[in-house]
Amino acid sequence: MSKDTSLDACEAPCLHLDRVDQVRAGMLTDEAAEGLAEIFGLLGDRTRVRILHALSLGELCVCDISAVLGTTSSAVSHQLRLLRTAKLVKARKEGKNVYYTLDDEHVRQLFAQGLEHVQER
Amino acid sequence: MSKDTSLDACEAPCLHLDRVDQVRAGMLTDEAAEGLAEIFGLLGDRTRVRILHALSLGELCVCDISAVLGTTSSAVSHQLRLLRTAKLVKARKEGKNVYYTLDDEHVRQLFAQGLEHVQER
DNA sequence: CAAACAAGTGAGCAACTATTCATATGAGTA
DNA sequence: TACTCATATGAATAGTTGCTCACTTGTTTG
Repeated sequence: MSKDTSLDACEAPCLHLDRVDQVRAGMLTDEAAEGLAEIFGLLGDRTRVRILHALSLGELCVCDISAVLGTTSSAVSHQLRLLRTAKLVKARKEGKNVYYTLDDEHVRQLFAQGLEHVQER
Repeated sequence: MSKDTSLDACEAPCLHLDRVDQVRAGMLTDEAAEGLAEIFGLLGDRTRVRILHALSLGELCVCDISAVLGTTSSAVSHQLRLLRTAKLVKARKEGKNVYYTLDDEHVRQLFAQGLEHVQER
């Protein structure tokens, strides 16, 4: 049964209806696609990649991170907020400083996987 | 010895010079960071995620893909060009149609890893 | 050859994003 | 209390990006 495949009923100019239906059945849900795009998008920025990689080497405060990257602490802080919101990093306050660490083991693995891809070309 | 850590020599208002130097030593090269950001950035879009996932289920032509996603074939074609340039997908021409397949096993693994992250929250 | 269709592409536009700058908050310190 | 410094944040700006629309290319078919 299943419900109507809407689009292809009225306008089927091309082909492979069987394949299309089959793929549709195994397709990602919207939320899954959105979630994937979100996490990958977060990793898809040079600055954030460097921040995350730096944190993978150990705990650092904002000021350390900006020193490592050679950018302003404001820029770093903005990016850290995104990473914090997405639960990729964790903050710990101590006196005037805020220390950040990775908060997601997946990130480490994604990094390793991604590096393999990059190096192998 | 090592060379001067440039920035912090003149302006070292904050702290943890030891840690900063240590992290700098283990830091990603610029190319590696750029490469990682590039691949993750490509995966960081809802449309491309869906295209790649569809292709992970089997070979499809442009027209099939746009039917699956419910978008124009032009939009799909534009995205496919990016994916082709980055060697993430491979094209095979047959008559009027062009059939695409995944061209990178890493992508499949990254997807799996990413999905784990997404589902686990 | 002409018509039809799949796919690719450039220009233009709207939406998004990363940085900078100015400022705010809040903790340590004189 | 007043000052300094680390961090956070809002607004503005410059750059990027994804889509649409119009058009081109190239292939099949009448």
